[in-house]
Amino acid sequence: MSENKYWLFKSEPNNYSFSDLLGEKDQTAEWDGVRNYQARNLMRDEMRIGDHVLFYHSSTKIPAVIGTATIVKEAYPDFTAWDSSAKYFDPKSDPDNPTWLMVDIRANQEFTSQVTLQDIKQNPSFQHMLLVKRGVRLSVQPVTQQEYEEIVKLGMS
DNA sequence: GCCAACGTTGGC
DNA sequence: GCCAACGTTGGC
Repeated sequence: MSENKYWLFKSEPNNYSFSDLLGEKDQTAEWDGVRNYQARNLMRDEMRIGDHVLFYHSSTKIPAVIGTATIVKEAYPDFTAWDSSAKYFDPKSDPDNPTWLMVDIRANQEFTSQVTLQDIKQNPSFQHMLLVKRGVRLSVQPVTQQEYEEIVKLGMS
């Protein structure tokens, strides 16, 4: 039974890093702030408890996958959308019919060696990853089991 | 800081 | 429903 799916989550380490996740209680965090419909639909329709996540640092000197995490709570309303002081406040999200959702993730393992974007681009195994496709900016995106396992192998080598 | 690529908004 | 203008993403 390979029901679990595989994902890549992007985060800007200046904003939220894997270390921040490791520092959380239970090493668990709400993945709030997703304000893109395609990403939301993936969270709502596809992500399930136990799914595997590659944690990727974007918009940083060396963009790289730096660890793994697990989905521990399925999609539920992103209440930060209703907080006018929050960064991703969205006055159009109705509390009775929330526009935006989030999942919770828990840190799994921190890589002993980062798998950089450059590594990924240079490795033919990863040529089909959305991450290296031109113009794909999804902040949460699916990866295949093979891609996931290969990146973990590189990261823990 | 630049800019290509994309998503969203809003006038019509 | 079209599409120009604008904002955002994210690598470089």
